Amino acid sequence: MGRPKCFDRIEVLDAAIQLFWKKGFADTSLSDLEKATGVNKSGLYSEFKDKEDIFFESMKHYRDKSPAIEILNKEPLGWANIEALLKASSSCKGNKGCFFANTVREYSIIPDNVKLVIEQNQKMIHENVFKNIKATKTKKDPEALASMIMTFSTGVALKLNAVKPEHVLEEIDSFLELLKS
Amino acid sequence: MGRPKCFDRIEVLDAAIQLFWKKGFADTSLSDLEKATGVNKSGLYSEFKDKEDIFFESMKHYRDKSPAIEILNKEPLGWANIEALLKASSSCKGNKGCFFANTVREYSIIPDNVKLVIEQNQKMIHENVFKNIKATKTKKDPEALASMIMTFSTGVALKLNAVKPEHVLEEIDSFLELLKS
DNA sequence: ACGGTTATGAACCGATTGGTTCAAAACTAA
DNA sequence: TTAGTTTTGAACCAATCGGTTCATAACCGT
Repeated sequence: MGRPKCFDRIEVLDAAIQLFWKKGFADTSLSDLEKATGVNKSGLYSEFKDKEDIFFESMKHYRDKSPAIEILNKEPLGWANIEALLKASSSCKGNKGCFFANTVREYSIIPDNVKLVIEQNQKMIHENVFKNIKATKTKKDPEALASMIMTFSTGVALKLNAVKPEHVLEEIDSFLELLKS
Repeated sequence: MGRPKCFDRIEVLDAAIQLFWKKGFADTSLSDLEKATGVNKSGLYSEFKDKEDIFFESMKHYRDKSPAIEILNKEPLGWANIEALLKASSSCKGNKGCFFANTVREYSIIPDNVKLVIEQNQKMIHENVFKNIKATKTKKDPEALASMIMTFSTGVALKLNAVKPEHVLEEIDSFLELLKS
């Protein structure tokens, strides 16, 4: 069966996510990837087609292990889930903001299949947010609220690149209060 | 007095802004800059120190010609100005979102002086938003509202990278309605 | 028209980019 | 032990990166 490979695909993707998250697609080099994953170029290129493919697979892996959908499906549906969602992104390991949100900045240079992953994920989260809002039986328009929450969440994610998480938490509270009022 | 230069600094900065805006700092090359500005490398390097300096000067120029402060100081102060601010960014020439907001994504790789320009500008806009909110005599906490508006505005700016402006306008209206209620 | 001055374009630089090649190493099944 | 298979690391590739050098072109005041 030949020589067994000495790296784990998932571990490589986890390391790649950290890098792309911090530096973006354009500023992450193959050499960076080698250092961060501990896998040589020939190893990476045996597992992935090219740099874009590593990026693409990283996005999918990030999406698959994202807790967002899980958070939003916790019973009972309602404001508590929305709050959990908004606060989850502001305390995500050592990372700043949200990988997807950060990547939107690079929309003009990232490959189409990556855009698709982001859009589909965004849409799915939106629908689940919507579900939770409807469950609150608020008098306001649930669709409008859901869109607003998505936009605010993006803003929070981006803000986290520059600002300490503590300050953002208060802001989330004020926002939720406004939504519920 | 020697040979006069055949390019205009301001025009060069305007062209550079477009480029950096669309592609970011890392993915904009000197060769891109040459093509977009029509100025040779030796011309660019006689006017600016290096690539970072071109980026830095572009940010300052963008800040100086931004209509945000003007919009927020129009009498009478109030919601109308906030609305104008939020809607201004979603109809900005051919560009997507806001140059500053997009650049925050690259926070981990951009030079410190550029970060400073962004932070100071953000702070200044925040203060002016605050002023306008206080003028509305709303019962809610003006400071909290101002922060929320800044975050929402960032979210809108980022969303514009991926989404058509029309859809965003409705969202701004819903958000303002919520703020005023 | 001329001498001094400045900007220009093109050639050039070493370093790094994403990507390939390939002989040798490391394993498995027989 | 050996034949066959697969991974590995290092050398290598052309292209591009940000940046420099410099002879020449283009202009000015006189």
